[in-house]
Amino acid sequence: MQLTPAYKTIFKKALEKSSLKPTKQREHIFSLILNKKDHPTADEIFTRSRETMPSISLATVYNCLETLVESGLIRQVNFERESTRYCPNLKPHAHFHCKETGAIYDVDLPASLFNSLKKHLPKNFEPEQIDINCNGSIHNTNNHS
Amino acid sequence: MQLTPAYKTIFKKALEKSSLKPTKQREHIFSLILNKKDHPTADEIFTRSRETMPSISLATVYNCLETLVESGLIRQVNFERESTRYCPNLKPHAHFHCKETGAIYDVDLPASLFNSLKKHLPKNFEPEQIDINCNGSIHNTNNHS
DNA sequence: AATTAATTTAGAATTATTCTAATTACACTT
DNA sequence: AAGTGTAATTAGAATAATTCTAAATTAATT
Repeated sequence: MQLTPAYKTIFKKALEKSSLKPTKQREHIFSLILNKKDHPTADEIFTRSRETMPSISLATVYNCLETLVESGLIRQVNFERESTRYCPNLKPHAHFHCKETGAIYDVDLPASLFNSLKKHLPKNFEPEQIDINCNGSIHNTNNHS
Repeated sequence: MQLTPAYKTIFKKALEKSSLKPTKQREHIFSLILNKKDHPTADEIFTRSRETMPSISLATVYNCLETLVESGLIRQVNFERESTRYCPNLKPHAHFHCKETGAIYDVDLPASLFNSLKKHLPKNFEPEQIDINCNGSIHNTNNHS
């Protein structure tokens, strides 16, 4: 639950750009999301945080997640009206939600796909964020029974 | 608030395929969504429904919306954790959410874009539904002041 | 050390949605 | 036409994720 020096710099710079402070709690939550890339919910992050920072509150977790999203360090992922999940992957990618297990997978996509998408928007539409979310199931191709 | 004969047939067929009944309430809500394509929330649909069907309940609105989605007659649209909105446009398209006004716009996209997206998924991923949601603002290009 | 502003905290409040149990509507049989 | 069974509707309670509020803590600055 420690940030590498490289990430620590990224973390501080991103927060300071918006004149926010790199607090213990914010760093703790950021490192937790970075180190276990499984798209946790706020509540899961709360539970995990308390293992090493027992005094943290749920409101703080929500507050920290909001500031991390605002600073561009993590992204929110929403499927239907399920709890919001958080994702440290900042590369262009889509999310695939398995309706059987509920797991969420990152699917890297070429930037060109996002660019061609943008070309279809009316010229006065300025997208700030583009989310591509797939819902479906995952076959087991290993099974030759 | 009446379905055209063509839509009435589509409506009945879609429900009967899942052995669901084409009830007054379901038809009323479907026609309401079809005739005013502005991505209303369940609560907005509830308010509008009561103008011509004062006895309808909010629970029924939620139930009907669920069956209409299940039958493939309408789609759900979710932005962040805002209320779910409903969309009668079944063509391949994206949604653009204006963060200033909150309005949602349909943006038609070529099927080829969805196909190329599918090609990037691992071969054992079977998407059932693909949502493309953009968040941003809309410039006023008319303004030469 | 005192002052200030930002952050964290606990718990209450909110809100969209779902659940529950009772009632109603409708198709099918007698 | 009355009775039966199943699905749909209804009102209101319950749920759950998130936000809000106000007090306490922290950190930086004078």
